[in-house]
Amino acid sequence: MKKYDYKKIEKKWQKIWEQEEPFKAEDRPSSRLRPAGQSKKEKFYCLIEFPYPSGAGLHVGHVRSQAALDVMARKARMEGKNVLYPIGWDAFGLPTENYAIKTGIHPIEATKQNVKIFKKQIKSLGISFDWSREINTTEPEYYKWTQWIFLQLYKHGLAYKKAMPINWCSSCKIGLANEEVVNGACERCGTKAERRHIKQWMLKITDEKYVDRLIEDLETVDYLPQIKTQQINWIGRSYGAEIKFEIQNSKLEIKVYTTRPDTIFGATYMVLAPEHELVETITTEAQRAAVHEYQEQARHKSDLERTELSKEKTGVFTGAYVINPATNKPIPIWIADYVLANYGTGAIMAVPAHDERDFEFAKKFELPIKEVIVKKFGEFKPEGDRRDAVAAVIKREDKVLVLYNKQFDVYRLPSGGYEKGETAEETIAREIVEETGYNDFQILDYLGMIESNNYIPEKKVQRQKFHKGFLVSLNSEAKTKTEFEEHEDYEERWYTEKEAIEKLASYGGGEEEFVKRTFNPQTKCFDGSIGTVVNSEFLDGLNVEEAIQAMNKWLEDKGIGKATKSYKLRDWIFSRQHYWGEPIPIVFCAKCGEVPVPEDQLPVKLPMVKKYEPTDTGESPLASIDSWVKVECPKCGGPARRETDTMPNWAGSSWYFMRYLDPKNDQEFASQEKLKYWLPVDLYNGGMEHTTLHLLYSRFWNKFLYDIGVVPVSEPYQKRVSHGMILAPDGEKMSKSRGNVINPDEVVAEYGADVLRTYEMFIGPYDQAVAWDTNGIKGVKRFLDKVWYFGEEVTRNKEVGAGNKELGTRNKELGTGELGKIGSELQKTIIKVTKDIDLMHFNTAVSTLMTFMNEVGESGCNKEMFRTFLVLLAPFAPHIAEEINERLGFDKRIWETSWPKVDAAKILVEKIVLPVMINGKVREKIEIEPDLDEAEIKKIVLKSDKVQKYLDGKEPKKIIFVKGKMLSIVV
RNA sequence: GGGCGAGUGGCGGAACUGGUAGACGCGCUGGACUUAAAAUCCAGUGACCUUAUACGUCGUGCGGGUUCGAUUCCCGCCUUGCCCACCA
Repeated sequence: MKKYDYKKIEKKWQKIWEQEEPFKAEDRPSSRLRPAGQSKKEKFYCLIEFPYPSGAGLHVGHVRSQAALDVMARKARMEGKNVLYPIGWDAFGLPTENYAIKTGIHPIEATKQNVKIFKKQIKSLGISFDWSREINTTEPEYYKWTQWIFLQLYKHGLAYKKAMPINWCSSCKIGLANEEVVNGACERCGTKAERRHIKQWMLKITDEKYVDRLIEDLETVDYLPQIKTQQINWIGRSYGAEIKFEIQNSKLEIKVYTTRPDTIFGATYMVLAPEHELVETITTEAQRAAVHEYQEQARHKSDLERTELSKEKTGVFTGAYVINPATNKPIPIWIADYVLANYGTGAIMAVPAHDERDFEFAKKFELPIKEVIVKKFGEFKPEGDRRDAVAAVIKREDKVLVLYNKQFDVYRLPSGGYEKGETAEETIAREIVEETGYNDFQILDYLGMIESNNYIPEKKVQRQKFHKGFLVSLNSEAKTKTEFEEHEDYEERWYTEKEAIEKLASYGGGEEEFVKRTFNPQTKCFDGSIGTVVNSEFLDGLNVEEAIQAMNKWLEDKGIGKATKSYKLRDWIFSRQHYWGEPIPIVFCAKCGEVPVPEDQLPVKLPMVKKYEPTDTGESPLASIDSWVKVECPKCGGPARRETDTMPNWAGSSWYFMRYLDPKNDQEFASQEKLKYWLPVDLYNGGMEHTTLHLLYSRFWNKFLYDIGVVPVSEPYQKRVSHGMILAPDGEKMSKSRGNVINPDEVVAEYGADVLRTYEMFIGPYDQAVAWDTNGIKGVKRFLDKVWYFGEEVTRNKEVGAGNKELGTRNKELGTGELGKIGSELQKTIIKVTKDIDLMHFNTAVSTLMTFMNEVGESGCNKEMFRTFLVLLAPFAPHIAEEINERLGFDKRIWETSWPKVDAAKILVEKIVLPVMINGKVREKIEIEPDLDEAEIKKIVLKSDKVQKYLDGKEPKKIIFVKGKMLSIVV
């Protein structure tokens, strides 16, 4: 018997695929391929994120997603779809530029080499890409259109230049991208990153025309739910109001953004971000030095430090005041770095009574705290030492367990008598107030169950009915049940409920601690409808919801504010001071200002340079090439200079999926006809880490192109899925420095591409992170060896199943034919594999194929059936499947074969083993004919000795029969 | 602190809509073949009880609930992963 020589076989088929190009997508399916009278082929555009051709070569993670979509693509083709599965190179980027700086090899050259390596590696895997559509973002024919799209954005006012704070390394003299800042320091030299303001190109992704649609249109697409929520959270829309505050003794005003305009009467001071533009103007002479010092400190803090030091609030008084428009009273203006310059308006009205951060700040700087929201029942005034207070009350039937504890926490149960429209929480609160007059407490937690053995040491009554209850804290120290339980020294005592309530009622109070106690950092009184407005004139008595409405109306009527929205999403910084990126097609003319390069002069090609290091000024290396920078102004012909910034690598990847449709077109980025046929992408796979950047950016570009009428769909990707990471065998991320990288080339060399592909599909759930298992791959190798082995047998004997012990076929009598047991198993395998691939449950699809092979080992099978199996296997292991198919003597290639259809008639209806449950436990398994009806089955079951034994002469109370599943008897 | 997930044998993981938990693979144990090893093939493999079988008991992070029946549904808790994080 010939050994399975995967090296030879895989090379052979890869060559055939290269020559015959069976995976080429048809732009318009030819009528030749269409059976007469049938509609044209359905298109299926499946896409992986095109790789960045790094020097490190292909990663096993690349293989996972490429192989997965290859399975989808190959199956879809066999189902008669016109499949587009393209590949290209996202080749602009920093690593290549750094490599060029180090070695002097031109990025174009380095990219070429890397692409060559990647291509060879990918081809060795036998992925069914349509190589005729290969693209590369660094080729002028490609980036011409990236620049063209930029110009359209510019013309529509969505690209603008603005001074932005960037991370700056004073040693390398270069602006750092966020990804180049590691722990607040420059990735290369370790110097602490500083903030610097540099004029940058920005794309207006937050434009009102787009930002809401980026949220709302998610409803029209089929993305994994986590992807949708992550995008929504990233955009971070909130509804609030913008309110103008007039500066005392001045005509200037400061706008603040708040989500809680209803708390304006509680705004006792204002805080500006240190970078706020009005700080300089309003600061009084007396405060100027202190303010400057604070600003200077803030400037040198990296984002990281600013958040790290967040425990302790810092800030400085400016000496100025604004008038609170609601109270007409002056309130001081402070600056503090807990207010961010680039969110909202960079200024807040501080309401210390109801915002944790404001509260902290007010405490530290002794600013007034004015409460404007109270909880309906809360006005407790505690006094004295309450160390011996009741900690918990647990009700069981008519008894109440009272726990004593230092912390004054209480378990409280509703005693019934809900009032109309009341929540359970409100009922508890009302009851406590009514019954005890004890009204400073907070309900920490709703408890489904409050009684358990933990609280009943005697364990006298274990299986009681349990009550629902609430954890009520009479003191804010314990905020959760766990904290409560962890308190030492609580005593337990049993009381009647009445006694317990009396006990509670015996604690009095004073007024002093009022504000501190009513402020609840946990709920902040900010969660909607919890409180009632007080101390707020015309808002008094309203609940939060109503107060917001009323306040918004009042603001608008008075003309001092309006309801508005705010977003966490910021505009997209689109400039990079690097060489290896698309030049931004703008020139600066002394006379005409910013002038876009005329479209017919595109592409603006990257000039050849010798040095790639950034310049001392922080400009792109392009700035030092006079011959390239100096141009004539396209408008007036006068002297002008080119923009020397380049685009980030998100640019080329924002639209590449369209270029695949028409990669050679030099008139348009893609023809309308082709765009209309192929878009949207039906299935798009990519890493979760791209959810908030690449995926959002490209949706934005697509929407823009849709709006200007050059793209036919408003959402580019119909379905988005994500693969989990492949971790090293040690469970850590694979990295060069750890030395735990698995190289796909080595796996291919040792086991073959089919084994690698199938193993990666089998390794675990596709969307989950899994660790590479060097042993696990052996199992897949054994499986494919077995397939080969049986394939050889079938070739020789036409049928496996001669009772050959060596082959493992023993049960000849089971029948090797289509209508026998194995035929039935094959049908079940078709059903399961088809469904699993559709759901991208590749691991269970492979296990089903394995099970079938085991079954063939038991029962044997004939040639036709073996071929059907090969078709099911082919998406995973295409080379071996084609080879065996050819050896079996079939003329048709597997890729020319239709995906198998299920023939339900061939599924054997076997005897069913019916489990019989008695009192919830499986006690007997009875073999029955499948077509028996319920009454007959019951009769048979009750006759069984075992069942009789369990019945023990008693009559069954109840018999539940679930057809085809089980029979359950209750005695 | 916020958002989204996840917890099942020695390990990776299966399990439809609540219906025999542990498919498939790894590993391990025993056997066959071999001078031997590797490879391959056969058998076994959740824990406990038992000489063994049978009977039985326990078992899907923990504590409860609903149900004839819960990995699945409900309540609470714990642990853990990822992303975001002073967002007013």
